Amino acid sequence: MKDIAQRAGVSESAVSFALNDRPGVSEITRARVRRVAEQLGWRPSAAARALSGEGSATVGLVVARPAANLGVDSFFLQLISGIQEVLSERHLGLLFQVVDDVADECGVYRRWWAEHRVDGLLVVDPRTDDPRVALLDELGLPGVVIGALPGTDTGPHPGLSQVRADDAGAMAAIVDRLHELGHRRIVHIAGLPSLAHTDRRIRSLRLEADRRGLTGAHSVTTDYSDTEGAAATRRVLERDDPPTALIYDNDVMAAAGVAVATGLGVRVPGDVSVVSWEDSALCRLTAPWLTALSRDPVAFGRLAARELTALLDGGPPRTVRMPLPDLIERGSTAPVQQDVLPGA
Amino acid sequence: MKDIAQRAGVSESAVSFALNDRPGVSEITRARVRRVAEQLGWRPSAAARALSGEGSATVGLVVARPAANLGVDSFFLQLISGIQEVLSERHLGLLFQVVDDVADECGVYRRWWAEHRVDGLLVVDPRTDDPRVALLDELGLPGVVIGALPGTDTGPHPGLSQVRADDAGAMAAIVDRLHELGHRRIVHIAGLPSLAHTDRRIRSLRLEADRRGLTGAHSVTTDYSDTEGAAATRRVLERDDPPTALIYDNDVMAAAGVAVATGLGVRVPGDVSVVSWEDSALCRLTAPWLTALSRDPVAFGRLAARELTALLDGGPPRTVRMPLPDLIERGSTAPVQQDVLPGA
DNA sequence: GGCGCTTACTAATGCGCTTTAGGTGCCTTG
DNA sequence: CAAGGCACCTAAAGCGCATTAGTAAGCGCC
Repeated sequence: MKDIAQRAGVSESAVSFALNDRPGVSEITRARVRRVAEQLGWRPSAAARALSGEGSATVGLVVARPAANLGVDSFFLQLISGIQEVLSERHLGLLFQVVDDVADECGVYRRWWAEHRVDGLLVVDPRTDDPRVALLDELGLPGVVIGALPGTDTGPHPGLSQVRADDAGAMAAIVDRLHELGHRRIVHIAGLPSLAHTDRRIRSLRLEADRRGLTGAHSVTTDYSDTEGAAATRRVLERDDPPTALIYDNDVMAAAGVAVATGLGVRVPGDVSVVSWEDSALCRLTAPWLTALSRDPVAFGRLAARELTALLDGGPPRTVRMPLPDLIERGSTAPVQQDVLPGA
Repeated sequence: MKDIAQRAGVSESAVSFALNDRPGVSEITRARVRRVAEQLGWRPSAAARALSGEGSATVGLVVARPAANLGVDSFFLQLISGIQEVLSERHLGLLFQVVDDVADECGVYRRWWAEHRVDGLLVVDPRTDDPRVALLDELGLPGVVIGALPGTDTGPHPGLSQVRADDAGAMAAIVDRLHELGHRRIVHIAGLPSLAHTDRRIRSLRLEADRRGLTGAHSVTTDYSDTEGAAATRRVLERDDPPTALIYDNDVMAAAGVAVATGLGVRVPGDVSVVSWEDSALCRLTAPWLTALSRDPVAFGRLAARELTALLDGGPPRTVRMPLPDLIERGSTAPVQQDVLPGA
């Protein structure tokens, strides 16, 4: 900046005003300074900016999952990709960290805050009774929760924005469709019970089932892995009164479930219909192709990042909703076959 | 720090010395200062540290892939997970960005450098004739290349460390095994031709084939997607002289390939053996399960991060090698059936 | 007892930027 | 014509740390 000031024949302060669109310099001087800065390829030092109170121009994202569990679904990288689209427009950096559990995550938040490393946070995988929201309150860091916090249906949490996926609505739509196809015994192979959206899906299923008098409908929880998905599938299919439709909370479990069913001689979709709560290449690698709920993780990320930038600009916390995902019907769902009695 | 100085009854400089293990304070004072700092939960401001010449305590990682293509494989998140393990020990942050192409990636490098945002870089997906290495030279940023740069078999590139996966050796091992099983016509469904490791695998296959007089062996390139993997599979299987073994550069394409083969009435492994160059849950979701090369992306990431920290500590650039991955033999490979003549 | 030497500390400077408090010249206004 | 106001600019302080130069005290030594 000293260089620029010298070459443009003005003071350093004038340069600062000019480059930050602050009043205090004439348009002609501003233009001249801008030209010189560009010529020199000047970029503000992030450190110096941060030090003089401007914030670090960085937002943080930490995902708490054991390494093995990570990367089973393609959701995250796509989410991040969407986030980046928005952040890079504003030249905001993304500080990223993966840790083992939420306690570690809280530690990272504290450290980042103490070191003034981030201006805001993107919080993923909200949980039932999540310690992170109290922490963000305490630290006073702006944040947007990706996926809705429990118990906030009535209004936004103070200080936090939320980007809600309508899990309840999506579950209702799936049950609706399955009911229409004649299915009455529906089992939901859910993900981690500690996650808030798992809870919401389970509750929504129960609600929809009650409304229609579907006594057999219920959920079982897993850790999202193909292993547990397969095990759960086997358990429910081997019962006396097996379900005619299965809803899986991700694509990996759905594919594993189809494999298990086929192995047991249970035909898909002849004997059991299968719905995957996630669409990916995997859903077109099974036989038959999987009917899937097609969310748009990239758009999800974009929306979340946009809410965060709004918050950083001093906007009020808001709650925005993702549009209801489409149910892409492929070969794994069909009308229930009522003429055939199940073998003992 | 002022607070600490006051409460410990010393000057700010003494505090700085004490907390950074610099000489100039007595052990007893050092201990006292440490205690006070801990009590206050003090953490150095990253900005201030960076500004006074200490570096930003952050390393950068950018992945250049279109959003759609991203997340088809689980490799990245696991790699990052390994990287984090090492970085977080040293309290180094990871600045992460995804962009569309290498040109953008270079832009990001320039910006990060100009803004003093990172102390070093992790460079992934090295390419044949990669513009990034010249740029890093120019900027003088320490970096470690994950996967080997072409043309550097003789020695390390000045300024850059490398973590090499032995693609040539792995390909040789696969061909070895397939040859042992009687396979002579082998086709390699490769990934993006611009990536250096694709090139190395292709060259290694040709070499191994030449050595054994396997005239039918060759590679075709794709974009790693299930779509192109399926299309390539269909093309080669419909030829007059179809291969008896297929090597796929990732799990998604291998699974897609199996689906295509089955659809064409080509049995796996009866008519064609299949090997996936990547092991994941997906490899156990097909029928039969896929024989796969089992790399360890987490260890890969750990190693790369360790090299980078060594570089940041002033160590010399080095080239380290990952151990040769194991070939996990599952149901998709079998001895070639010589008694059955293929139908026209 | 004054010299050099070491040890343990303090004062002061600077990193690159933003911001506040001036300062100058010119135009308006009563 | 002096007082006030405005547009444009400069000087200087400060953000939180590392570092260099400087200071005071203790000690052995001839």
